[in-house]
Amino acid sequence: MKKTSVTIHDLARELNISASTVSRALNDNPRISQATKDKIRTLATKLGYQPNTIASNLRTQKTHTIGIVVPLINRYFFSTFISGVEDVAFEAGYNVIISQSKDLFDKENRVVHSLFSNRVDGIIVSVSMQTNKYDHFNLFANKNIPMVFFDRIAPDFKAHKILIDDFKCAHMATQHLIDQGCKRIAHLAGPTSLNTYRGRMNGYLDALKKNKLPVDEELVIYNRLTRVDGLTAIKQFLKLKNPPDAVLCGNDTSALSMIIYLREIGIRVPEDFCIVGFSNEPFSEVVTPAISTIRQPAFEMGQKAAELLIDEIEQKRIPENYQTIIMPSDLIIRESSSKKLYD
Amino acid sequence: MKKTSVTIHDLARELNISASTVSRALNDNPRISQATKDKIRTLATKLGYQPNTIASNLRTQKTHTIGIVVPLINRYFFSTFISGVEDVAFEAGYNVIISQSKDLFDKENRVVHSLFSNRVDGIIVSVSMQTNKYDHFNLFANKNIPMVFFDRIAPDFKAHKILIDDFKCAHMATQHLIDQGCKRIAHLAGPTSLNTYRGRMNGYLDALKKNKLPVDEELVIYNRLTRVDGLTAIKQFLKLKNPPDAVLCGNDTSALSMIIYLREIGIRVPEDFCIVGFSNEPFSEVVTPAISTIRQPAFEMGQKAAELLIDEIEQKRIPENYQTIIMPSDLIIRESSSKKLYD
DNA sequence: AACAAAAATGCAATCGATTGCATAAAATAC
DNA sequence: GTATTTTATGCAATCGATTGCATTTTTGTT
Repeated sequence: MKKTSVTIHDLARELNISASTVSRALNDNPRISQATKDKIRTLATKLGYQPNTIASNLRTQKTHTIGIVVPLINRYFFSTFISGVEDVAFEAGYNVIISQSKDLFDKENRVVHSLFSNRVDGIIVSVSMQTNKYDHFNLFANKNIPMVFFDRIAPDFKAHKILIDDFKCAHMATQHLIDQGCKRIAHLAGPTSLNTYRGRMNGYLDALKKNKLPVDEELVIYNRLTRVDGLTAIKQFLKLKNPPDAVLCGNDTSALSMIIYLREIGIRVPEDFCIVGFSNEPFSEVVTPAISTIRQPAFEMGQKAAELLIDEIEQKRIPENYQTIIMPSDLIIRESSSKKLYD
Repeated sequence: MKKTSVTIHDLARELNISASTVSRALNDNPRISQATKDKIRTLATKLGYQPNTIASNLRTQKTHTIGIVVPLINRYFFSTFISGVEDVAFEAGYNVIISQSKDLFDKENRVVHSLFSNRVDGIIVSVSMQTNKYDHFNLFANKNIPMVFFDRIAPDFKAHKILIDDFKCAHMATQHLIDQGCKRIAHLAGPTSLNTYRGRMNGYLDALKKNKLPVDEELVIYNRLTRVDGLTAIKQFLKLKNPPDAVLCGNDTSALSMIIYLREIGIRVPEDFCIVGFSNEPFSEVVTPAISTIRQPAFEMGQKAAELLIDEIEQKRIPENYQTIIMPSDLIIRESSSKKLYD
């Protein structure tokens, strides 16, 4: 027996006043007298009035909703980022609609359209692994709807960008491996169409060059960095005539599977072989040996993204003043690369 | 220079037809001729028309949006569950709004109201650790808006419930510890106001009784099961005159911190002390020793929750036919409780 | 060619809240 | 007591899509 909701018109009728007055009273408009406001508010709570946000959204052309598009919701980095977004958004009175691209370009395209049709006030995006065209974001760009890109960004958009310095981090990690005495350092890379993996790769290469180490094409493998991919890669590396003695992995997942495999076949980490990952997944700290990795401040990145987006939505900042924010990140040295301790 | 969007009226004017016809054509209403439909659709794509979902929502009183309320978005169980929901929801044409209670009753109350005002078509909820009143869900119940509870449920609502059998799982885990030769088994429990922790606790107690083992009150500690809480608890257990030789933990996080602490102080797991956790976090498999735990099918639970909810929203099932679905779950025996191997 | 039946389209109200402008009521000024 | 402000409230249009009912156009029948 779904009885229709209480509306401002119901309140108005009951009190013999107009709906406009009710609306203004509930929004605390100074044009309404305190007495009337009190009367209206009392009745509103008595009848259990709940504002219909949809109607308000339609009229005001604002939804107080922000959309998030990430590759996978249940990856720790992303879910923690989302948690940071939600934290700030909720306090500012915004809802968060999440969608995941599953790292598929096609799905990303569809969810972006869907968010647009739902008239979100802005979106926060990390693009899929397959993404190398960015036309679908023009939907938003053309209407000047605020966007924030993070981690894996779309280039050439008027939008804020929130990143870590992947180049520097990979450089530091590689230098660290060199300092530990590793002689042949390999790299398991993700798709270089993405700024993140491209940056990591370049940081790796630059560190080798700075140290006058040869760059060997055999020592770089590209794939999607899943657990299976990590396994495939380490087997391939070990099959080389002149195999590496260390790998810088594009993420922690692949680093983990390498570590497990190396343990299985009796190659000691870090004594015989060093591994460094990327992103500091929760398991990296507790696996044996613990994985050296790069810490990314996911929660804070989410908070920052939400702040920038909401400020822009509410025009608290000068438009066109788009920022690329590099968040602090650092190398966490753990057991998997602490070779010197054993020399 | 935000130019206002293309609407059905713009399309109608351009083609000298009425907006109703445009609306019907875009919705593929059979009352419109194919020729007209084609004409309209062509123009729509040419002008980049995007439907305004808000307007449609207001008129149809449906938002094609479902709300999720979980304690913490970035807990693996929950983020994987959400991923399952999103998976099904997206295919059915629904958006997902997420919010987290942060395990605070007050925030849960606020987000539930917010979701209601946003007129979500239904909600999927796992309540906060603090929740022991459920009045705020009457907002939905009174209007017959579908709800699905999972994991931590609100009792006494006309709603679907998706659970695992916490009692049975805890029972199995306890029996397993007994079978391994543990003599004094402790339990670190969460708030028993929640069905989950209450079930686990009762399963633990029942297993002791079935095996004619004494129940010692000192051996049960209640807290919030954080990493710090796990540490506090294990220290307290070890201080007893007659300390336990095993702990069944209410979750994996607390189990992890116990394992780390025991390793630090030189108590061998599982030889001297056994640990079983709950929920199978990603780290549990890879920590040394790997944590024995209970597997919960989070993704599938999310899919099932979304299916039930959407079916009810779309009235595909007989109302009042509310189900309590017990999902399959099992004990994963790993190193942390495999004492017999060392006897 | 006339008329019934079927198909296609249009009119206008509706969903619920907001808001520019107008009006009514109260307060103040002279 | 009238004119002028100030304060409080109401009217009616609006946001964009949907839909019951009415109307127009086309098709089919004899």
